[in-house]
Amino acid sequence: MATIKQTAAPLPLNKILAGDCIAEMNKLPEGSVDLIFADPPYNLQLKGDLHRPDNSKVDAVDDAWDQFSSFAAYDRFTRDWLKAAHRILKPNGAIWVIGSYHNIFRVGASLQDTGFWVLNDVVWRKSNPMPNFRGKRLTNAHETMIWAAKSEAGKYTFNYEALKAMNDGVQMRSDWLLPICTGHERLKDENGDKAHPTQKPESLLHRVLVATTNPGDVVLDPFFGTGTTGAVAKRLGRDFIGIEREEAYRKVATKRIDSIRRLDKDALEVSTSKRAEPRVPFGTLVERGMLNAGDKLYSLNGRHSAKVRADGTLVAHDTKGSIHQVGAHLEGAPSCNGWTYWYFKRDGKNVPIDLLRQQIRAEMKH
Amino acid sequence: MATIKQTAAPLPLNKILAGDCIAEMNKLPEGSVDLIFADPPYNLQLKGDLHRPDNSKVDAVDDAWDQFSSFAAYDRFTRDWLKAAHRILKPNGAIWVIGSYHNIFRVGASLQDTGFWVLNDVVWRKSNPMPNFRGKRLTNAHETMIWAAKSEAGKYTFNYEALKAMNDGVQMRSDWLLPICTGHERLKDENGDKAHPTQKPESLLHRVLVATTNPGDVVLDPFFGTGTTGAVAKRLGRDFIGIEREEAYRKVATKRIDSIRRLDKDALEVSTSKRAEPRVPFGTLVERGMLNAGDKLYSLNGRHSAKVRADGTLVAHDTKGSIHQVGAHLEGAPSCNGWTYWYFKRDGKNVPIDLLRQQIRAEMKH
DNA sequence: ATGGGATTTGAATCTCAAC
DNA sequence: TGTTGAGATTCAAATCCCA
Repeated sequence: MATIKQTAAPLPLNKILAGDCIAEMNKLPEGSVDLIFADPPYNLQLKGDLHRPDNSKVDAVDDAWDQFSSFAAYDRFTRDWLKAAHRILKPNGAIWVIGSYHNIFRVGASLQDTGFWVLNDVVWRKSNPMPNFRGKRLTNAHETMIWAAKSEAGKYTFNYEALKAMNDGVQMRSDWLLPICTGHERLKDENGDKAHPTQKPESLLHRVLVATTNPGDVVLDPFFGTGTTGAVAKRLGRDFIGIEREEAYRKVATKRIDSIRRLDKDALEVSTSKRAEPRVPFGTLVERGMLNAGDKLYSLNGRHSAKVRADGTLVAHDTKGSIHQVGAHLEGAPSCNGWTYWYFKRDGKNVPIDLLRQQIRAEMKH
Repeated sequence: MATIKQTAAPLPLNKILAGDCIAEMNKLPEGSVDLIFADPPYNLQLKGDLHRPDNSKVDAVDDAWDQFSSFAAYDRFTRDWLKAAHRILKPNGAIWVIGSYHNIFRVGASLQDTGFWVLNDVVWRKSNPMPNFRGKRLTNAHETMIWAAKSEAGKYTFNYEALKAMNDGVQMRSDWLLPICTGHERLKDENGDKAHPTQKPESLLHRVLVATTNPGDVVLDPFFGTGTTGAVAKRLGRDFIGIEREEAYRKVATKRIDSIRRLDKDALEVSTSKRAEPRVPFGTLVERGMLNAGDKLYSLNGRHSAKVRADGTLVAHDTKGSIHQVGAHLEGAPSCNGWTYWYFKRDGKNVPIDLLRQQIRAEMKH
């Protein structure tokens, strides 16, 4: 076991450390980091080339850093970096690790063996995954993230209300639907090729950091790559520490993060407070007479209708409750944003009830 | 290691075996089962329902300080039953295991260590999960299933077209949205309480069995519970073997399965891929005079043409060979499906040569 | 500028029977 | 056991191209 150097130096905040993540983490003081986000190598075991049905070749992940000789070798690597990560976390700190079926079971078991306490596994559902071209398996349409506290006793950070607000007022679930990283967000090298084979979308890190850190927290990423964690941390007013072995990735990440603007304090408060916009109860519309008890509302798809009641709830033929609850029930869906689901008739036309909410919000700004 | 009894007795099909799953699996002949579906216990507190293969009881460990040895005991249990499961699977057999973040990482790692080859991890997204009442974590809205072949070389069953058909014509993804088991489907005991704490919905097993078995296959469930696997297997014309220790569960399952009706043969037929269709050599079309030597074929994109030769090969201006080879050469592609690439003229219109193959296949069915 | 159609691309353990 | 060759196989989104 390597000796761990303890330094009295201040944390290297908002810097990218060059080197092996285990060695670099071991240089940092014990209990100094609030959150770790880690996107370790997945240990893919690809055999030959893969072509699409149109005969184009898939640009596979064939980088040396993703190669391990065996599961045992991968497990050793995993346990070593997790142990180093565990040491530098504050007692109330937490970790996120992302992976696929190739590695996530080994990572999860090692996490538990290292003493981490799993809080949730979160499924990143890709809205636009790569299909299965040969029709031999299911489309690999998700990746798994594990969220774990440093220990069972850790009082981890969880901004429940912020996430609920981000989710139209209902509890955030463990499955998150987000697109993969493409377009302008996807960093390119000087040849116009992708700068990194597995760049994660900023939206994913945004949700992770809003959920489990506060402004001013220190977020460390031991597999920094092109710096998505650093970019989002900076924008959200968190401090970051990146560790990356490859100079090419460090270079791209540095340039990327330099161009990010830190959100000002107001914006940060808004993004983490209950709602970006002031909450308007549906009942307010009834109180104000914009809608009246007994009025009929119609669903977006025209298949359902409901009647407004005096207390701001709805009643349909076999159910009653909030605009969201009734919509969800009628659609057989887990949740429903009633504001965009329900319409009322005005001059024979369908008008979304959200229009009335917008009128109220506009008034509130005066 | 316990000695494995080999019996010449026929498989105990469509029966529920009473006893420990490891002991019972060890009584079955090697390589005799097509699919295993397993919903193992995951109470890491080991409150008395974990047993070693020799039926000795694993010491209950619930002290927080001994959490690691508890994981170790669970790993032993997992490896033992997975090893027994591996032995009884046919070479082309496969396994499904379902779990949550409490146990699925350990199960997944043990699967890989046992020699199983992971094909997909599948997320069961619950449309109606239990909310997180205390607002301290994300709503635990999914469970994870791992689908794995007996070995990397195994030619596992996957009814790609059937699943695609079930999914409105686009290939099935790795995230499945299904409601939890409630209502009439949820079995009750004589007191009206739920008969089993974790009864799985039949819809989940339906999709699993349609996807990865064929009618007549043998499906084994080592943690049978109230027999969802058996009920769906029977309805879908598969044979099942259940193993269950608890008499109360066996009783409920027996009654349940007795009341299930097997679907008739027509209802069991699913869409199949072209791969399953009989092979028709291109030369057959020439032999039969559907095309003649000297006829001209035109490419899909209209850029190329070739002449049919008497032996069922094609010749273009600088190449000759099979319909596939010539197509690939002309397109500069690594491969080409000649059946969909080449067209011939009939009454001035372009007709794909695949139409002729379909005629021959239709005749072959008579 | 705008819109419609063609092209490109993404963490992938991606064929199989016959010889 | 390995090699050969027939032939089966893709979805959502961003971008590019051209009218």
